[in-house]
Amino acid sequence: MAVTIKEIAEYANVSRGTVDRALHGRGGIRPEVEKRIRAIADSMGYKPNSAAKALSNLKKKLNIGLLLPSIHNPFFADLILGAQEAQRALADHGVELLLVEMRGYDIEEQVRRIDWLVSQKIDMLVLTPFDDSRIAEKINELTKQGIEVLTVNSDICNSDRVCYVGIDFERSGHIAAGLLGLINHRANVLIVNGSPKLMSHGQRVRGFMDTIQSRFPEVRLVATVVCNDDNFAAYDLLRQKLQDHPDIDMVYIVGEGITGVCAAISEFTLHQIDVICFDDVPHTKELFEEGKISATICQQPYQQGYLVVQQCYNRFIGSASRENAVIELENQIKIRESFY
Amino acid sequence: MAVTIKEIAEYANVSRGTVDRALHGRGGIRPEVEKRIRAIADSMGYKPNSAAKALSNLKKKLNIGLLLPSIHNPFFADLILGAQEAQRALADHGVELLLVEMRGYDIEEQVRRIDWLVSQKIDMLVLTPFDDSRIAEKINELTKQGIEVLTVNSDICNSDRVCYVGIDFERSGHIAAGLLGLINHRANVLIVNGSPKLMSHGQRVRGFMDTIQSRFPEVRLVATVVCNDDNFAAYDLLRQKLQDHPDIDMVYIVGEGITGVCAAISEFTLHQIDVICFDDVPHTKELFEEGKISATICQQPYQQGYLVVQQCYNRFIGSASRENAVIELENQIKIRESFY
DNA sequence: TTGAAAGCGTTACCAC
DNA sequence: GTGGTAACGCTTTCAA
Repeated sequence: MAVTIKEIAEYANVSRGTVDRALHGRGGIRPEVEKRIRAIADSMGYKPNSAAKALSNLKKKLNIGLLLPSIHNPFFADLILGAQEAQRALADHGVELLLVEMRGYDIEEQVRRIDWLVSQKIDMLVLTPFDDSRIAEKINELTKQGIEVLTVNSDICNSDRVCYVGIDFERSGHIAAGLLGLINHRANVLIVNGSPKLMSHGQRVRGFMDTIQSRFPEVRLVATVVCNDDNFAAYDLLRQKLQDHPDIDMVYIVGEGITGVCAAISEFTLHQIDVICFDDVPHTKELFEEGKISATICQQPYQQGYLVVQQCYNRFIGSASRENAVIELENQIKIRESFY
Repeated sequence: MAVTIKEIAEYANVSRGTVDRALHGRGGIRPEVEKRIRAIADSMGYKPNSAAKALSNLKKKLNIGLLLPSIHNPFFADLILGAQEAQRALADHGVELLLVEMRGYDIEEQVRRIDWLVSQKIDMLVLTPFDDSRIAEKINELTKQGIEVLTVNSDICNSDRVCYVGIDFERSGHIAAGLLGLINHRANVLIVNGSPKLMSHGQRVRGFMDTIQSRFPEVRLVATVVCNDDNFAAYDLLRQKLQDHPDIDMVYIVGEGITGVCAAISEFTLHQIDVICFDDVPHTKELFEEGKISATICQQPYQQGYLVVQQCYNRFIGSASRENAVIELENQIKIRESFY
């Protein structure tokens, strides 16, 4: 049986309360006593028992605010499912989840939603932040108030967020380029960028370019267009580019707009064009089945949601280190046969 | 606050002990009382509190036996790491792990190791079984003794094993074929089979053939060889086949023998040959770096180990359903850029 | 067949 | 600053 607080107390000739205070640095204890108890606990190899901790902490509720730009963005559906599943698993440990969804990329809107969540007395905030200094300042303000902030799916610079859960987007780009190389290392590529405002999209393009340049010198970049994550825009842009450059035989899509791209390809070309894109949303499977996309690179949204909620709880009960943490998930390549 | 046994007891005008007996079917209770209490618990939406359960069960130790054919098979290293990590996470819930490693595919040897583990008083057994009726019988015998058996990484037919944790090997084959199609849908393929004794290898070959036939009619199967998971055998076989069939431009390897195959390719051909293989072992990264393999399909060994131990614990404390369960992990495609 | 009570290890609170 | 003690929800044991 593992060593307990009670045993430490007996050995040190103090009460359990004193040991508790010493081990958790709660103050109200003579420094020398604290040191002595800490030393004893160390030497006995004390490890707090998580079950007992959880039971004892039951009374405390943990209210987690979750703020996502998920409206009209099907990617987030799985992330939400994961978060909800984690909440359910931790419900009998007192974890509650307050989800707020928003639409689009309006900075001020995000600030307002954060304020609203804070007014609902949340203990921690999880969000997919826009990469803007106003959001960073807001995060720092919350941290000062004692509300820890975690980012999920996308990170933000210069803020006091305590944890990021998500993938390495540059690597996403590297992998996309690697796939391109496998499929056709002499491709004529059109890059369709979603939203240049999003850090993640920029990273995916940069990573892609890096690998193309260093490993596939025969690849030709025909053009780069920006569709603002819009299928109609993507369709129009593709029509034009396909007509101007009939030699395009590969399209790399970062972000939304995939169905628009595929529709244009079907309509305006006869030859095979390989499409490499990201994420697994409701349309993806169908597009694979119709042979319209060749590969997609996924970022495990369900796990992202699950892990970030779990991480909140771990920090809450103090079983996660107090340090800043980055929980990095793996990019997952999927092809048609991953689904059938 | 969630509803507790105490509340149910008060509402039903019985003691907590009675409620406990009723809810867990421990017997020694009037059937009508049991029914009434069950109904009340249901109507109140009772959910046992996992933390309390864990704390109360602390005294009970759970000894898990883990038997793997892992000697000289680097694939299992990560699986073992995952199992050990899960054990560590559950150590303060009383979970112990007894690992026995064996080498090769000797049925009787596996039976003997199982017997030895049983003699060590394990409560549950996790193993990667050989697909043989003698092993199935052994499993059924243990089940009768009250030792639940779980399979990991590979499954077995006609046995009472309560859970399988692993991947769908036929899908592995489908995915391999899909990758082949992306890389070169007019390939001349050599199939290198590891060990025909292993169910998983057979499934990977079958799945591959299925997809090739249905989706890539232009692919030509040059030959199939069996290397018995041996690099030297693989090397010799490859040398011969490459000389007999200089048009081979794709090799599909199921199981071990990859370094042997790659060595032969480097020595005996000048043109590009794409290699598709399985798993991520120490050599894999290097082979990618040298451009000798194009893609590998991984089966998340770490997760397999972690999840199977977790599943043991869940069954032990009764939070997993009593049904047979299959926990299926996803096949993960990795290419060079997944590593760099 | 049932009830009462003693744990499990930790935290929190109230005395001193 | 400290010690004592009552929770937290569940299981188990011993009486009745």
